[in-house]
Amino acid sequence: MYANVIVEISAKAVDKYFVYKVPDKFVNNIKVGMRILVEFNNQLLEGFVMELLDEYQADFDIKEIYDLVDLEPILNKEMILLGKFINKATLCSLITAYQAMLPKALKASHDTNIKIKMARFLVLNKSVKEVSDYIENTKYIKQQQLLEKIIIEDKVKISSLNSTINTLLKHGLVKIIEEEEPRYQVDSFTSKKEVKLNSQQESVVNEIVSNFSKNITYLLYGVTGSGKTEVYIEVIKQVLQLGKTAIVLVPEISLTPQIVSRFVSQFGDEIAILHSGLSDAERYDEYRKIVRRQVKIVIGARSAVFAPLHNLGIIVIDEEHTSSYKQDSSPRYDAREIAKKRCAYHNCPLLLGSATPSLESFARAGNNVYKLLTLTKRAGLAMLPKIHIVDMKEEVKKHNFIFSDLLKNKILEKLKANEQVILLLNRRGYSSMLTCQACGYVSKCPRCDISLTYHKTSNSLRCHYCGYKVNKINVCPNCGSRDLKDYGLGTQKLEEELHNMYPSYNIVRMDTDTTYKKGSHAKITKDFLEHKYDILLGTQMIAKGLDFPLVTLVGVINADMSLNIADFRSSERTFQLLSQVSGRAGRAGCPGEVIIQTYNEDHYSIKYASHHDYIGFYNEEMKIRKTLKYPPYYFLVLVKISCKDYELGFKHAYKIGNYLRKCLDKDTIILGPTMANVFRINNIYNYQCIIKYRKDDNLFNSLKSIDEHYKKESKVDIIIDFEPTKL
DNA sequence: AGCACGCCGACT
DNA sequence: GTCGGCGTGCTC
Repeated sequence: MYANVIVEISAKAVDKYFVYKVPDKFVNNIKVGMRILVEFNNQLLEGFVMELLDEYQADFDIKEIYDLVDLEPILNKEMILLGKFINKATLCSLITAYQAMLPKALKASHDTNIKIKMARFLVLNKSVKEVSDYIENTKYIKQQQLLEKIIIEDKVKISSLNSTINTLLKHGLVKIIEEEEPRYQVDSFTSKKEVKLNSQQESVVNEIVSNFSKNITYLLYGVTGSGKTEVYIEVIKQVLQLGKTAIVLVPEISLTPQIVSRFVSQFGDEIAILHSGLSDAERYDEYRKIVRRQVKIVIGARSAVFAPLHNLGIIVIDEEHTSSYKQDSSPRYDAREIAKKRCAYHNCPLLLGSATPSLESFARAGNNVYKLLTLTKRAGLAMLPKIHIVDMKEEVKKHNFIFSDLLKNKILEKLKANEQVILLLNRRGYSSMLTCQACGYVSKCPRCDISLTYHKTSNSLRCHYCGYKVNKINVCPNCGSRDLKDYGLGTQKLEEELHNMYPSYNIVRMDTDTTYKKGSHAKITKDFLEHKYDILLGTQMIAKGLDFPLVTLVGVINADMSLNIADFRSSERTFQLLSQVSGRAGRAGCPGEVIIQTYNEDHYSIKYASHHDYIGFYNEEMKIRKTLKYPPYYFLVLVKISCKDYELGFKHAYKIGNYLRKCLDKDTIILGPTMANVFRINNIYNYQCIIKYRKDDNLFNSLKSIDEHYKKESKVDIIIDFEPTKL
């Protein structure tokens, strides 16, 4: 018997099957999807068994499989198929596809060793009657207590032996068993509350439930606060009643205890949770709950879409428009597309939900590719917040650079009323660089074409692309001036400013600097919820999925930052962000207010966001996308060419551009090659071609042959990204 | 990826 | 003379 094997190395050159002989001792146990250990080019490596063959003729020496790593396959049939699909659809190597589907502990990798945590438990070794008799007759209280505890709880965890336990063991009354113990416990601090659905929610639920055995993709468009989560919960309840299982995807950032606990309080320990805050070992434990079929629901970020649940009944993707559902490193898959594939496999519905659907999805709903479901009523008595737009051009004339008069006054008003305030600093595409006031010198990364970012906490200048770091300079290397300023507005600076303005109030900051430690995001959220702070100040991460009942004012300091990025999605992102923060104000009875400070008060994405008008925004943005030939009217492919050598990269970029022009249809648009946005990163030069197409039968094969060709070309690297999130 | 093989510089 | 630098090629 022989086996086709892929090895753990994710290099283009070894992205193929290698044949190994299966020694007789393994013939009965080896299965497709198992990890095995093989000798490969003088190394011991792990790999996956992809196929088993009875015979194989070779003109080279075939080595034997060294050992089996697993007792059971860790890739099931569906996963094997899914991996092949990802490999084909994203042009990644097969091994990369499979590794992406597994937790670290189960990836084929010879140097990870994450063990299952075992704990020892005492259980009864004799009948309850016999043990009860013993309890009656013994005079030792400790023994009585322990035995009673075991009778009630079935098993009692022990850490070490003591005389009490030893005596009971000697009498044969109890025995020790070893059992797997999960390392991660979700605290379900909220109690299960019965949700009463309004008529809209009910009809949405009914629509989905009556089509449980059809592979339909739904788009649930529901304004903020209209109760999408209740719909998810109700639908999943019904899925479980049919004996089926469910996956819920949420953006990583909103995987906070608040959201999770809503599900936990409803479904208890039938849930596994997969988020980035877990250690590899904890994640492995959660994963094993799924494999052992101990849980029926999986909640997690992007990669949870691969959770190997059996008999899947639905996949829910919350905040469907979130760009992080697309992975921006290999394999460049989109969780929404994977979900579609899995739902088709299981013949079940896919439910996409958002208050601000991506244009792609809403357009598909308009073409009846997706089925549109709508929620228009805000649940409870919550009112839509009143939105003020402040023209900062006018404020600057009054020397208000950060806070407008209106914002200052409103903050004070709310603080005095003992209410809470959220301030959002829109930092997308923003960097605070060090600039010389005398000569205009800007500190640049020596390895990349980008300016260095000033980090106050470490008093250093850092490059976000290659990681280069130097201590802050105090003298301009160009002209010797000491007048260096860090331009722009950082959250730290804003925090200082706020402390000066409102010294008697508590202010907390939430950004990547204050939340890099595990659990700190959750802690800040919790503290703010408990009103330990009056003002929460932060970046986009505060905008998602949090309910703070006491917040009555949301201020957006610089709404236009994200408009200034050269990306065709920047208007869409700005609209989504503003809509989302607006939803944070005034949810539970108290009417909220939102102040948006901007230099582009006439911009349509700000205008429509302030009127809570998604449809208006959608129609306007669609017109632009149509004229400029962008999605959803056209599909996109980004081909990146990178090379250490400037000239060689240039040559190959042109070669690729010409090849594409030669192979692709007349109607397909090929832009470039051009220099990438950041041309030089870590001393590597980056070129790119952008392909826009509607339908092109030659596209896929042409890209595939480019990919194949450059597997052999070691000096030039190419990346092919279908539907890139940023250009 | 990472190991072997190979071909050139500066050292006990 | 040889130790070691890293460029190239191959891996069942």
